[in-house]
Amino acid sequence: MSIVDVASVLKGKVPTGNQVTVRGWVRTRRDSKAGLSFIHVHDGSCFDPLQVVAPAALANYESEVKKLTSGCSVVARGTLTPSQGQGQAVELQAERVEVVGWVEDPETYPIQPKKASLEYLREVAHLRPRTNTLGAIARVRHTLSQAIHRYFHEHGFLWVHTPIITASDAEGAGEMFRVSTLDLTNLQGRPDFTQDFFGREAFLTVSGQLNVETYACALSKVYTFGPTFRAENSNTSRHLAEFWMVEPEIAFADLNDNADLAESFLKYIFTALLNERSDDLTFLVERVDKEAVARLETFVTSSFTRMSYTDAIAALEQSGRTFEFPVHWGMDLQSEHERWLTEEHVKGPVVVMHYPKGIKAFYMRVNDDGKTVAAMDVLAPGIGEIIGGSQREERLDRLDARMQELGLDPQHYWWYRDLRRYGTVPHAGFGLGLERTIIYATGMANIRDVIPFPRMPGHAAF
RNA sequence: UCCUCGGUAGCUCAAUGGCAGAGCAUCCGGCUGUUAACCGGAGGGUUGCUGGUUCGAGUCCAGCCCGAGGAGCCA
Repeated sequence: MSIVDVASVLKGKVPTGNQVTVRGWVRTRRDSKAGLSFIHVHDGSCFDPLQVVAPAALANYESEVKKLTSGCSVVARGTLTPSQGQGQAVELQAERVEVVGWVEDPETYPIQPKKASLEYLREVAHLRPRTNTLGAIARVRHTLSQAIHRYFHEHGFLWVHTPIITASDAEGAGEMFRVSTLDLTNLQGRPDFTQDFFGREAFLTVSGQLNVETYACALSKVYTFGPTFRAENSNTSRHLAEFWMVEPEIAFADLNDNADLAESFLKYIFTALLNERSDDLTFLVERVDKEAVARLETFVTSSFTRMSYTDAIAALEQSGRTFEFPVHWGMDLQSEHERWLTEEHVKGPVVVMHYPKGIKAFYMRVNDDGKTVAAMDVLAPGIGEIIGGSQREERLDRLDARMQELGLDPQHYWWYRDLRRYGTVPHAGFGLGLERTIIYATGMANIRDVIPFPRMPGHAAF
């Protein structure tokens, strides 16, 4: 009597005729007066549930089986047989159905087998993974995460665990959450951070990049993949205060190598998703976004469009469009501009490269023209920036000049500067937002529905 | 943070300033190797909160709370 998961059964890995036990949660129950009930049992191992056929002869049929409602947990034991009905190849002819946990008030059970809004489901985030949509998203998220690690591992990258807590006080990537053990409820005057846990101000990381550069400048090909925190007061369908970011960093590489890596990497993880999660993608195409699979298939078979920022500005100027924010060289691209580029001009993802240095971070390598830096953004239709990256400034004099221009204190970056003093090397990298990648792959509209427990301004319940 | 829209049964949604409703869910009954089954019946409401206008407010007004879309910031 082996315990099996639903995925193994439905994939045909378990021969019919076998005695098996499945464990999971009831989706629906339908009774037949012929003397049996059909119970759809779901265990999360795949999209589809397994149909358990419970005959009236079961000892607890009247007392328990006929009282099962959506959400009850059960252990069903029986014989796997070819299905006598339409709609599924195999089913479990139950010889025993044990109710492990009842739903205490079926009428108010928050997850009912019917259409519920995603907004409502956010209010019951502890139960929403039991739904088709959030279950599918969880499996997609897992598959993409595994593919990310697999890609890097297969390509000789080392996974570096950069710190979550950082004392770098001006990484320039956004507002930071403070980490402190000072007694905030009894503060007298200004806090004395020399008395704080780390003896100085400390924060949650907004990027592992600066740290991971140190390992790239020793181990050549590295990446980080972990949680990232931004205390921005941004309230949109594309922003979270806590999200997961992938940041590869490669030595002896320039911006083109970086863009090549981004393209190869994204194609790999999307191919893996298409190959490994077709059940969930089929559902998402039916219920969330008709274009999701076609978009992924196009993505993995076509080349990225690459254009310089200067050419992008020229295209926008010649578009004949009137934008709310007028287009001129030197400006940062606004959402409306990114939308036009990706959704109308290119009709797909586009890599915009070599931005004006005035709108980019201090560590990006200054180009020979003195006006632009070797930065790149991968823009995707409907989402905007999915990847932001650059070739790093490896020349100490240029780096110092940039920090001075931006009013940064080089002493705060002494270890970052050391990389340029000792065996400096051209290197590059980028950051990919995991949740934005999931949005692109699935067509989900709101980033809060592709992470289990979203954190955003005013919201950290669960 | 700014702009716009919204909040009615467990869920999804109706209701010209005039008796607060439907579908699904739940419970009861019927029917069927059923497929988010189907048919009949029943229960289920502080219309987000507070105040105001009115003979009368789910509906109009003000403030607040919550949600969504867009913008900014970014991944």
